[in-house]
Amino acid sequence: MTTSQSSTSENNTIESTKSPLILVDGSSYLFRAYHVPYLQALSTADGQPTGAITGVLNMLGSLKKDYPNGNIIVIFDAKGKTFRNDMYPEYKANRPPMPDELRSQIAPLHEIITAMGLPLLVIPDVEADDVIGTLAKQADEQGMETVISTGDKDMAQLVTPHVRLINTMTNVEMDVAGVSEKFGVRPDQIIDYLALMGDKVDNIPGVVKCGPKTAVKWLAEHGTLEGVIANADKVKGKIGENLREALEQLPLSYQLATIKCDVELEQSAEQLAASEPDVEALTALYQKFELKRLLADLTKGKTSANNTEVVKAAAPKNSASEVEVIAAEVGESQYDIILDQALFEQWLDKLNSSIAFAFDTETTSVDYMKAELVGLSFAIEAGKAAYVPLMHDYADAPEQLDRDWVLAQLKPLLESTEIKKIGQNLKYDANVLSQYNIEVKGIAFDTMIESYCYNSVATRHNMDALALKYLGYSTVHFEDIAGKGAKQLTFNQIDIEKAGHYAAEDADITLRLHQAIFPALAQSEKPLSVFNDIEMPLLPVLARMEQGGVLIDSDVLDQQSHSLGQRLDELEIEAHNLAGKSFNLGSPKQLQQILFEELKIPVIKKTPKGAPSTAEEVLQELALDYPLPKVILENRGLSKLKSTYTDKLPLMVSPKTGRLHTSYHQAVTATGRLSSTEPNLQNIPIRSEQGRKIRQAFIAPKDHKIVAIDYSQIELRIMAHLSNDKGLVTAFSEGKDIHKATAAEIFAVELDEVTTDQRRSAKAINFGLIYGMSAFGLAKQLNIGRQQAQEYQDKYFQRYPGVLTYMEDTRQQATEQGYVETIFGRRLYLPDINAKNGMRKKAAERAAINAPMQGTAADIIKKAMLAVDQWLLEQNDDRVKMTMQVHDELIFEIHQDIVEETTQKLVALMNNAVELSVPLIAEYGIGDNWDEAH
DNA sequence: ACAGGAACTTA
DNA sequence: GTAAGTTCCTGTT
Repeated sequence: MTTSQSSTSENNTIESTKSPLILVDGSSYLFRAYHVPYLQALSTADGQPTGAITGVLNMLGSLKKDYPNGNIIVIFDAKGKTFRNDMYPEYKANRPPMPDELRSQIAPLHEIITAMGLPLLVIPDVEADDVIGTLAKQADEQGMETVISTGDKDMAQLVTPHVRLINTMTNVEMDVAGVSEKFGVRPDQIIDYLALMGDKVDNIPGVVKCGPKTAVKWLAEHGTLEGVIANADKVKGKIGENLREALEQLPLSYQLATIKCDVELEQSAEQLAASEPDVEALTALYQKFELKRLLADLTKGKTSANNTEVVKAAAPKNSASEVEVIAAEVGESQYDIILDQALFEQWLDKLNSSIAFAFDTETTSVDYMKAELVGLSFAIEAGKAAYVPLMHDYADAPEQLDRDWVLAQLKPLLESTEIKKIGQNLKYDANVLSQYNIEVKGIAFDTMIESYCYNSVATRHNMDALALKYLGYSTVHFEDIAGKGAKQLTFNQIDIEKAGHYAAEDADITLRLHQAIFPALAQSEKPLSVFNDIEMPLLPVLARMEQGGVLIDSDVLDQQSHSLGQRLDELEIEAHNLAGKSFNLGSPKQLQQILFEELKIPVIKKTPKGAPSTAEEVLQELALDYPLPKVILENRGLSKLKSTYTDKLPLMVSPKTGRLHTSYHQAVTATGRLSSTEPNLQNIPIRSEQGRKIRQAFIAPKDHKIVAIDYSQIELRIMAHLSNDKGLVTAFSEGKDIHKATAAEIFAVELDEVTTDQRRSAKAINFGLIYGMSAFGLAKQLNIGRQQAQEYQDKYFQRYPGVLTYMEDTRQQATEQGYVETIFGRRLYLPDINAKNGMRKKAAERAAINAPMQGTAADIIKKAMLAVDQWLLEQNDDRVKMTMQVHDELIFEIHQDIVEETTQKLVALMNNAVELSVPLIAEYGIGDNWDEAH
């Protein structure tokens, strides 16, 4: 995407006095523009995609604006093979074919560029890089200033004192010093650097395991590739072997990475001057491709495609033309730091008369229970934001507005349901403000969740990552202003000027992200409804659960820690005796040494890195024949319990509330599940006897009970619904024990003749099904032969043919459209589904099978939580509280006086959360603690 | 002080 | 065979 100069970016001097030669890497532009998410949806009424065209023209427009006197030449790759393929047939062999949506935009783009009067070069048998290199070299020899606009790092080899690169995305120029800074090598070493590393994408071989760090190190030592090759025998270790193995093909890699600078061109750079645009042809083309804004610019007499319109703060509408506007760049910005009442009131008026605004809180801690408010920032339109510092208290900090007065002024605004709030991870801000007695309402757009619903796996969803991906903008990082490590400052200690810029930028960028992501999300009906109807409404529900916390009995845990400690001491002594020496039981490395080298126990399995594994399953097997593994196993299990749970949980109780407050993360998992951290309440032990005891410390308050309600077999029920397999649907409809029913089918026995062992096998098969099983995996799980496992699997599909069809359909859908979806339309993209690497492809296929089930289950319990929360709000009875969610289970605290009827009501709400073609069954338990309730 | 791997916990 | 998070150790900053 184009970016005009941001007031925040540094050393970005643009030469406008001379007439530099501007070489545009059209193919790199095209590729980038095609992958900009919010451009992908653009098309004409009859379905011709135009997003890449729009993107490239925007970038060109921006370039023209930045270099008004520049002599622009646009270069594209020609179709077909190049001389590099002759040199090396596998060159770029891994590239997937160009998608039709992209291919169909090339010819129109060429036409438009030509009509604009820009020289366009498409030279067969070489790549655009080579043409650019040739022109740049010619210009350089004549001392002409040249700027190459590209996103391709390989071009760094072309940089000289007269030739600079400009990054298509960030608009940052890179000169000789810039290359050295960015890559750690000089421009004349770039080819050596690239050859050593190789290039996965282009299929250029390099030295195995040699990445940027190693390449830079070697080149710093030996100067050139030749130098490195000459000294290859001196390099030690595995990487030295890798280097020596690569010696023969390194010259080829070098050749492939070298941009050819002597392509025969018919015209020189000077001869390729721009001509006047052919307005008539341009008008026709813009009309044909429905490029409305460009058309409007044309009639207004503008010739460029500059995109400097200010985007309104209102929720963007869902239309193609609006989306085009949303492709706005991060441009000029103006940030206010509010220290006086008059300016504050001015902003307050504007906020009060807005229909939506972005805001962000700055605090002393990422832990919402400990955080103290330090300031607030706001943005109503892109580029204009304000920071209200409240509690900066470093020496000679300026006087700030009174916190309580400011919050009193803001309270009605923040609690208004009419004025919509935009934010990044608003649950955090809501939790913090709730400590100041402000209950934020009108929470409509959380950019983190927008990005997550749009594509859960394309990026992480923190603001820095989103700004980079969706705005091509690199934000000020917290560490840049606060430092890191032990010396990190808290926000109140940071200089107000610096803090103000950072904070205001946060609000500004959040607003711009919303303007970029939401329209893209709104292009697809179902993901939008997941956002609007599930995720955003859930946000305040989770906030309430987090703030409510859960009660634990620290004394019980302390006692358990003590007895676990004693047992661990015994085990340690026993282990040392068995080993004949003292060692650290927690160190897999020391354990390997003792087990496999000193005691000469046979190696069963290796870790991915090649070391002999001491994993649980291995020790389990060894424990049959040797005493030490058994001791280690018990030690490991118990020390995990002690360090993670019984020692740690009491320390995490909030002094303010006396309860444990987790964080639920709404934008982490690929499939739509929640995750929980600090502490993770979703992996509290249950399977082992010892582990269960930890649940006894999760207690109800006085006169209350713990009620746990969980969905029974929810994923298999979803499978029944999705596949509509007759046998599976019938089994559930008749309320059968599903594992038993499966066993009866597979082993061809009557239902009441199924043995425990058969049921166990059937259960493993059912689980395998949910996980996209292979016969191999099943064999391992059941400890049977592969053949046998394959027979079970065949039998299963024979008995439940609908399931087989469903799985085949899902794989196909994933392959064709690149994503799978839940019943409610939550999408999971599978970038590896067409991977060349068979392992990755297979893994993606399993994920594709599993995601609709796991994801639908997540959707269902989220809907149940919404229904429960709404009912709780209606009851307005503080004797009932929803405290935890563990994927298919909700946990409540309920006063003993109303526990029975309330539980029945909650079970009903969960059962009726959604309508499936099989019954949805929630089962409950009631007790004084979580163990009893489960 | 931090990053990565191995191991262990859950649904 | 799916999806997560935490702790400890180890080797590198």
